[in-house]
Amino acid sequence: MATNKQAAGRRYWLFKSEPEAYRFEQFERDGRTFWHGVRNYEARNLLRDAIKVGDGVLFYHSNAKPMAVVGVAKVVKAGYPDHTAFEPKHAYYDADSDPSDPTWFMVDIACVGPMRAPVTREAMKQEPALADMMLLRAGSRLSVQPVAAAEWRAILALGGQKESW
DNA sequence: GCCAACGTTGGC
DNA sequence: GCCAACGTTGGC
Repeated sequence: MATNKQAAGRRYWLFKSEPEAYRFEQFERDGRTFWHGVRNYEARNLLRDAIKVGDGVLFYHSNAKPMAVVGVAKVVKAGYPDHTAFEPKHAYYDADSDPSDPTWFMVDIACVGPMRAPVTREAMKQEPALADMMLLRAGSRLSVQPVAAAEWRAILALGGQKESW
């Protein structure tokens, strides 16, 4: 059904960040960032293969008080090698990642804006439309994960945001 | 601070 | 290639 005026194929994602490592307020000041340091193969595959320019990103604070989706971003550069893996002094250095055949990838995202009200994990657990959301499943640790279109809409609604930007 | 889930490592 | 040990994530 082509009733949605949004570009076909646009997808949605959720990126986790611990506020102590990189919080949304800093991202707002930066305006744009490269989402580096992901060292998990499943997440890597998404960054390298699936996440495209124009996709929507929910910015989630994990290990935080409160845990919440705090803002929205959009993808402005699709997957390319994570150069921090090549820098020996970098915390995310990986000696096994060969620059001619990189192991790790990243994307660039630009800040769209904060949620009018953060959408807390508690609130998400109360929302029937999010009952199957990956984030809320026990043991779910993936730091870059897909979000269904209906989940995206539900979360933006909870956050007092319009669907478009 | 605890600990379940789960990914990774390394001995065999 | 199996799998036990280990380390990390991240909610509680």
